[in-house]
Amino acid sequence: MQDKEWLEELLEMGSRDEKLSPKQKKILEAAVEIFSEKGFAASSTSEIAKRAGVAEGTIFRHYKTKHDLLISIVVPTWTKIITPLLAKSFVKEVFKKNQYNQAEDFLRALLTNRLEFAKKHLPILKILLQEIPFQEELKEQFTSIFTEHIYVQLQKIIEHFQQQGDIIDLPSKTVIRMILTTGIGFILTRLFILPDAQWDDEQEIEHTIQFMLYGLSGKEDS
Amino acid sequence: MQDKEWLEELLEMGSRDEKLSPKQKKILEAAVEIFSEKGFAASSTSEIAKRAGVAEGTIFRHYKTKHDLLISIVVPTWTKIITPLLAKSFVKEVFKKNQYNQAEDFLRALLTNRLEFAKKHLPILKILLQEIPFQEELKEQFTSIFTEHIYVQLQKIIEHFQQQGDIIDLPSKTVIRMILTTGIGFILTRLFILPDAQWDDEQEIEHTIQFMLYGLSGKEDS
Amino acid sequence: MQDKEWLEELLEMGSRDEKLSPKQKKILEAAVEIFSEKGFAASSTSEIAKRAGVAEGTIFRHYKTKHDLLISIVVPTWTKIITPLLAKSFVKEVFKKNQYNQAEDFLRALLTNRLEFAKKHLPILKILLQEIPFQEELKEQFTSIFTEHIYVQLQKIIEHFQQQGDIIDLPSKTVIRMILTTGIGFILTRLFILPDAQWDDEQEIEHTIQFMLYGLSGKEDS
Amino acid sequence: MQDKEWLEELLEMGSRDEKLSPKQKKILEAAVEIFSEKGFAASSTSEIAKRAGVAEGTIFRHYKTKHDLLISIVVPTWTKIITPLLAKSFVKEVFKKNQYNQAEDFLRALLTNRLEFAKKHLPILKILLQEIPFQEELKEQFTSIFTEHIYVQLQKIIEHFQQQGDIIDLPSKTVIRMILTTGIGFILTRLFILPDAQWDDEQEIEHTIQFMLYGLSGKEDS
DNA sequence: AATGAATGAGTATTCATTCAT
DNA sequence: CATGAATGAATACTCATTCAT
Repeated sequence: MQDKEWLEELLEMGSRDEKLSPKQKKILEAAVEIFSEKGFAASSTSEIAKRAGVAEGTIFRHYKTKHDLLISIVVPTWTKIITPLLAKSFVKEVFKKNQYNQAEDFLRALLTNRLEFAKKHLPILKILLQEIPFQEELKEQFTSIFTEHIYVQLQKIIEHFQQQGDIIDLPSKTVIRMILTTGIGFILTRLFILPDAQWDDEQEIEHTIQFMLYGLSGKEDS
Repeated sequence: MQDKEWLEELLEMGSRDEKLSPKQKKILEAAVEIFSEKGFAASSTSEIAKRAGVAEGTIFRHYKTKHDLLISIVVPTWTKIITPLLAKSFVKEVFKKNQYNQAEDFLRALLTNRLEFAKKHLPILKILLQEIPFQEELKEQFTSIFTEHIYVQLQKIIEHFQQQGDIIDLPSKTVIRMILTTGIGFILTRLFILPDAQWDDEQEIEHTIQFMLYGLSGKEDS
Repeated sequence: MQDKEWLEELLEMGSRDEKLSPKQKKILEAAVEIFSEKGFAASSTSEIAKRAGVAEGTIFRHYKTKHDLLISIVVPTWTKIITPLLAKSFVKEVFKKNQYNQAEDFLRALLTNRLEFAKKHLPILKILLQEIPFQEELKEQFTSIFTEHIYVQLQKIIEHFQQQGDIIDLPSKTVIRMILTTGIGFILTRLFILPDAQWDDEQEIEHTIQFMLYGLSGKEDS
Repeated sequence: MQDKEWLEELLEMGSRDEKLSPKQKKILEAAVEIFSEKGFAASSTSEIAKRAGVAEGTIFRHYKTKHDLLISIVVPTWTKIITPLLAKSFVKEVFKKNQYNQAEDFLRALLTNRLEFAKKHLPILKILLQEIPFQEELKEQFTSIFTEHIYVQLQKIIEHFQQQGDIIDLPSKTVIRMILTTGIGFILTRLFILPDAQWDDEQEIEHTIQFMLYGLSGKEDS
């Protein structure tokens, strides 16, 4: 069964919160809460200090500016977001030829895993989503993460599936867009847009996978 | 050729900006620019006044509060967003049975039209997107617009296509999600996430439509 | 009965509101209301305009400044306040010698009449009272009215009563202070400090007069 | 001679300004000055900050709002105003029967002491006087202080004097009004209305006491 | 005469940040 | 390390007053 070993790699890797003093932890927690509740610009450091139970000055001992605090929260999240794609055995596994249902398994693993991840890190992801358009720094980080990791990894995988005939021969750029759009669209709808609707996650994931597979199979009722 | 009349209805309806004094127009324009550049909370009324070329007090003669100004910008946009679905002949046309390629035409018309719309109203849509999570008022408006107009209209249409056998028999809720997610995902990627990439809009729209149609056809390579 | 003629003189003299346009009247009424409710400094011209049902600009067509409006309200009141002392027959009458109970009648007439007056002009008097300490102009007007009219008239009368032996031989300055303090103190208590207590005005006036008369008689239990 | 001990109790009790930082003290001093010069509403926090020699923000670190600052100034004054009536030995002493000139001594002590007090706290008393009509909070405090302390204490004393036959048998409510009106009237005239006149305080106090005593003796020249 | 849009200085209050303790 | 008093620039909003219509 070690042929499923790569699935395990999808799990969180080193989520080492490093050595943060308890006060520093409290500050980060409070900041995440408040930033995600009211948005970065509308949050005040004094409120964060109050909720963290520290003095106003303490925040600035650890983070030079409010903007610094935001970055400190958000940056370590990038790695976590793309964790599965960084797993050593991940790509290798996908490339084992002639596996039945390989594309399907891949999508299911990815979607399931990232949904769980998003559930766990909801507030930070909300902050990220909200602030990327306004913080040049984050925008650049996003671009480099996307092009250097997400895009190249997915491209390899997609092209592999295309060679296997699992996926239609569209430009990989387009295929990647479809997959990400559908996957992220599901997660966003599930967690941000209609979190209160009644969801059967397992079933909805299956529908979504089928939608992607059919959509990319390039064959219609003949 | 009047069987394509409904397509024309997709075009903007009355976008009368009502009777705004020139100063008021300047204020709105400046506000839209600045809100979309820095976000609502990070925008200052003094900067808006400066860019609009009016005194700061003038803003508050027309809009009681900064929040009021935001609402005044954003609310009239709701109607414009759902304009096509409100068109009288729109649904009627879709329901004419036995039309070949009907679902495809529907998706193409919708996607093309809403992309054009989004291109024209980029900054306001950005504001809307950014502020819905933080402005209770906007959240409520979104919910009611979605459930009362978008969802019900699309549901009728989807069920019609399902009866015709064009679309697989999944819950209409799920089908609507796929279509919206894919369509909106395309528009967002095109205009917000990677606006600077090289896009062949026409072709990309065709790919997207094929993706949706195959994805919802329920048939795979046989 | 013409020996009581002077009493009638105590009544309002020319309360000619001059020729004020209806809008002007509305403005004055609104200003009096609002100034007395919130104080001059805390009242805004825009609120006055709103309550008067006129445009903001209209106020400034009639009164150069907000301060001007205050003065226009308050100045004509000075004359009304000292009306009784200005009555031609008033002093003459008091000087008719050998009238029994003359001092008592004088005090009763004065007190009754000024209480009625104060009841009728409560809001304006409140404004006057509140603003004298802060408006140099009003302070000066008060001083000149007091020294030129109130003080001199009362002095004559008091000295007359002293010569008749009705009143003790204290400095008239002191006697005037006692009378005014007691009289005004009664009116203020009655109308401003404890307006909601149950008052039997007639009886309370009698007590007050007796208090002044005994107090100034210079005789104690012997 | 400990029979005059209660007189000493009339003196200020604990006027501990608590532990105020020097900046806080400066702020309070400046605020008292400016509020009493121009009135609360017409005073600006920026002017207070300037005169106190602190940054404007510093005011709001110590007092949440401008209104808060007013209250912080004015509230501790209530206790000081009624200090003599709170003195333990005060009432006891008054009640020692058969003392010659007891009522007279009482009035003299009260008047002298409160005049000194008013001289020392002129500006705060001016603020209090001016703002009671506009600050609901102060109005309520005044009412409760008056009914719970001033009125009840004076009533006991007045009724005691009435039983001794020192004072006429009018309703105590009325007697209290006469005494307060005359006393406060004297202090106001002395300090607020004609502060620049030439006053022989000792003599004027004696006249005022005689006026009250005669006025309340209920006996006239027979 | 009357309007009300426009002004810009002024308002109370908040903010991120500094620094002496 | 941590505090919290202090800062002063910035904020949203109000105001008395002007002026073209």
